[in-house]
Amino acid sequence: MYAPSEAARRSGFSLDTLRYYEKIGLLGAVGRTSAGRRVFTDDDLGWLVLFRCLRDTGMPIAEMCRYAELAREGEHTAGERRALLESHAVRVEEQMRLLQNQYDHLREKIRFYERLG
Amino acid sequence: MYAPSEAARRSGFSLDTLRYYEKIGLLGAVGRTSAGRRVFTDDDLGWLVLFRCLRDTGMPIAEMCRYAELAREGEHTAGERRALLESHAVRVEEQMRLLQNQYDHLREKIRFYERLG
DNA sequence: GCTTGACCTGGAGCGCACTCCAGATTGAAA
DNA sequence: TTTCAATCTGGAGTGCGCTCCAGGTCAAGC
Repeated sequence: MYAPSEAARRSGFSLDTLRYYEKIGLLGAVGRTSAGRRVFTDDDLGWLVLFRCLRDTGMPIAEMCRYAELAREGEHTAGERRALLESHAVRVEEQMRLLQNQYDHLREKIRFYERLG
Repeated sequence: MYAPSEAARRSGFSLDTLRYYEKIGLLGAVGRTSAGRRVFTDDDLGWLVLFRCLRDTGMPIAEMCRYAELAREGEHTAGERRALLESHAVRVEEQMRLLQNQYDHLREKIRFYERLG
């Protein structure tokens, strides 16, 4: 059980982002205290860690929503979820190759300045 | 000498983006035909290739503008330009590490689905 | 009892990087 | 000569992913 600030700290998302993710239905209904304050479970945290991973690798929010929705639909969507992650992973691989390539060009450019003096 | 569409094709930027880059002063004044159509030189193309590299590695446009401005100021800004690229390269390295890490997590998650059947 | 700080809601606003549009012009092909 | 694709300008609009705000509630420490 984590207070909002703790969930934010552990997930790396801001409080506003956590509220936003709940509002758009990315995070399922988060528990509340009797006073209406959010209480995040370990399960919620698990989702947040996954979202952190997917966001950091460039998945759009709409696609994360799709994934979360599938998961809520039950076990029978496991194949589809796996396919979704798999095709994302392929895109990430391309992204890594591009990044490495352009990084190399950047280093080349820097060497040009180094040779200048 | 390249027509706009050719410059777009070679740089990977859209026509609108090329116009936009000129408008905000990222690209210095691009030449025109007597009828007012843009003519891109090899030098322009060189800049576009650099911008492609910097954008692909996540540099914000404002920073590219800064770099371009320095270059226009002359030789004496070479040190500052180099420092700018160098600190960008460091950020890119961090970005690559993060991406690799999260990619590994993603692969782990996919393996979970694979074990499921 | 009072203050303080964390949290609540609904909704508006923002920064970035384009992207699209209207209305006009041009130049090469049929 | 007509037509049509490429291009021009200025300016408005878009999509994404948050981020901020006002006005209010609540719990704990002094």
